[in-house]
Amino acid sequence: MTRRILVTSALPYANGPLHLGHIIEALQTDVWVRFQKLLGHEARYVCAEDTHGTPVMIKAQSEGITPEALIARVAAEHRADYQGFLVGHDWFHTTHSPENRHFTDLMFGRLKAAGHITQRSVRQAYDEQAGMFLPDRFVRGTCPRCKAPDQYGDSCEACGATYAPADLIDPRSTLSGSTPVWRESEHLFFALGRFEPMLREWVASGALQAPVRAKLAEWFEAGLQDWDISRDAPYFGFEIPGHPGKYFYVWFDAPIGYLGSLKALCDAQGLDIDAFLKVDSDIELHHFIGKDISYFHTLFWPAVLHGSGMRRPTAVHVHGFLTIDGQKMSKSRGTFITARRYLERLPPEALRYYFAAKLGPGIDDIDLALGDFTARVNSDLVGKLVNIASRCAGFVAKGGGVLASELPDPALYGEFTAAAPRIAALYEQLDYAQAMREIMALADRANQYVDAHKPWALAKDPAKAAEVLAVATQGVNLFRVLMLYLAPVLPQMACKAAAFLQTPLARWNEIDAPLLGTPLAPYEPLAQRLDAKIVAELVEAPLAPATAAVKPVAVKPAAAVPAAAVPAAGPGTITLDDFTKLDLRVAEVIEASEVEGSDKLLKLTLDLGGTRRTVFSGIRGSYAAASLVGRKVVLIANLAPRKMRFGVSEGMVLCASGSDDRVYLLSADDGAAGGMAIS
RNA sequence: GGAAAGGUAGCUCAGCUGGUUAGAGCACGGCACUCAUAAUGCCGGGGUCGAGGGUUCGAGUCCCUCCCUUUCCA
Repeated sequence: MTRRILVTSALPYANGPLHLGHIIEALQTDVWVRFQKLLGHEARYVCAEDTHGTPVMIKAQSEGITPEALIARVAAEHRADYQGFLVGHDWFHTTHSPENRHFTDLMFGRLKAAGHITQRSVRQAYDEQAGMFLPDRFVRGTCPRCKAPDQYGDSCEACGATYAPADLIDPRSTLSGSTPVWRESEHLFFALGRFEPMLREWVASGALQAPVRAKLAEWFEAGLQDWDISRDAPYFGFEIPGHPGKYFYVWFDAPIGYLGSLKALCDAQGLDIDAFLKVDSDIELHHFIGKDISYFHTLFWPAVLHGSGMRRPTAVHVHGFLTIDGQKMSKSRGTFITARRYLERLPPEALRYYFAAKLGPGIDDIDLALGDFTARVNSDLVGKLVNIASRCAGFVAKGGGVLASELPDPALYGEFTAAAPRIAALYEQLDYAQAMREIMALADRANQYVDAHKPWALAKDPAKAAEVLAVATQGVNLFRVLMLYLAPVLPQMACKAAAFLQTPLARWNEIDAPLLGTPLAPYEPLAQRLDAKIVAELVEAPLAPATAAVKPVAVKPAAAVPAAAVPAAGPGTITLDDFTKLDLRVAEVIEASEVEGSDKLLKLTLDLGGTRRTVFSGIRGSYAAASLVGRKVVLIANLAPRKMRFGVSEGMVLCASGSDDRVYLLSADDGAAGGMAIS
């Protein structure tokens, strides 16, 4: 029976670039959708740009452009990144669209008509200078409990306390720096509590993973509160019909954006959207999300759908967060890898495979361990999988380029195809990690087969040419099965493999019959090995010691030796290897300026023979900015970039220093040019 | 503060409802092979399964306490 399935992943927000955390979700979703399509099901994957809200409005203001211009630009970047990772959205829309407005108004109207919308006054922080109400995150101040300074208005990162912005000691607006005042304003609320029985029944229907159900139980226990769905002007979003000056809260119209995107898809393809949305729809609706937005997707969203007379989600699949080498990925910690940064350096399928190899059905966090990533991809994809085709192709070519007319070991082939239901079940239940393990175990078996039959030895005897071709044919067929199993994860490689095999890899049951007596195209490498050095470049800036956050960059050369190698007592002896870890370069100073707010730092723009670097250097006490332009200084070019209050410093300029307060810049002699290596 | 998940070989992880000498991949050592992108195959070293109690004929697997990590809290 053909299933009809609508799938979504969370909408990326239009105020910043995609990072690998977005990508892991998109990949989990994309693999599932591709798998469903491979089975022959009618699956559609829609997503959209999440465009509304204060952060977008503020960011656009700060860039001096309209919100529309901002979201158009960011959406284009997001699309390019998704495409770069081979994420096959059937439709990618935007929440700032007529379709989304249609559904937002429609659903609000129905909720209101059914009496699910209430109205009451709310006291909220107001920035008189900026002329607007402030979201909690835009108010900062001292934590009322632990007295930690500079905390967000909703919770304290230091002690974990949660509170209201009004509880903060010495609150300040992050927009203007002024002290907010407290003003009353009428807000609209969605009466979530009324839906508790419906939600309990929905949760019991098996739409959620066990840990998520447990979380829901906790929320039910705490009691469901009304949800504030309105915001005051100025706000970038949809004005609420019948409530001038009030706008829908971004989180109200964001999930509705799924439907807006679906509508655009249906309009384009002539589909009947009601078939998807009617209460008794037999089309499945699957949402893929991160655990941070569970509340919106497991409570508000089903309730809003139900209250609007629409169907509820079939399932909400929650995944964990991504960590990098065990560390939380975040800008402030410097372990932030953007999708773009990855794509500029490495092939998308390497990460697709690695994430698949680590994604299970649970909500545990997924670690991208860079060393493991390199080893795993090189070993599994190149050493095992691709190797099978690579080592057999030559024998087929020499034997005439056409596969043998029968398999020498049909039982082994049968063993491979017999794994199909098991692997399908694993894909279906999102246990990609187990699926990858099973597939790689089969790849081992295929290599063992080739090894046991030694076609290279047989080939020495011209009389055994048929035997050689038979073994190679077996190997190619085993490879074909594996490649089909991996097609949801590695669509590009599957495509190249199909070209090699001269037959499509488009249907799950295509492998029922082996490929016999047909020609092969010349073999071309299907995947390249990863270079550990390039992989290491993914990490932008390792965590600097917290106490050094606002200290100027150190200028003592000795401190530049890799920290781990230096005991507190002193540098000690290092090996040549240690030294060669340093990438020292001649760099020409192009611009130099004083850093406002710092009495020690100069901001230097350096030329390295075509590429530019920005470095903050603590030499203001010894050098005037203007005197530096044109000098050729010595730069540690591979020092991890470091975030400072004033920007990111991408290296360190070497200086000598003694007992006086001065530092003395090192320079290269005349004739040296920016970018030259120093050794 | 409340809650959840996790702590298993150097690294990344499997180990279902408790049951023979705890597994895989990578890394490491040895051997073989040379068709293949220094790829492959075979053999091997390596773990008191976070700590301490308890239940049981028997616990990595159940219970309690503690330690550590991570996450969630509209």
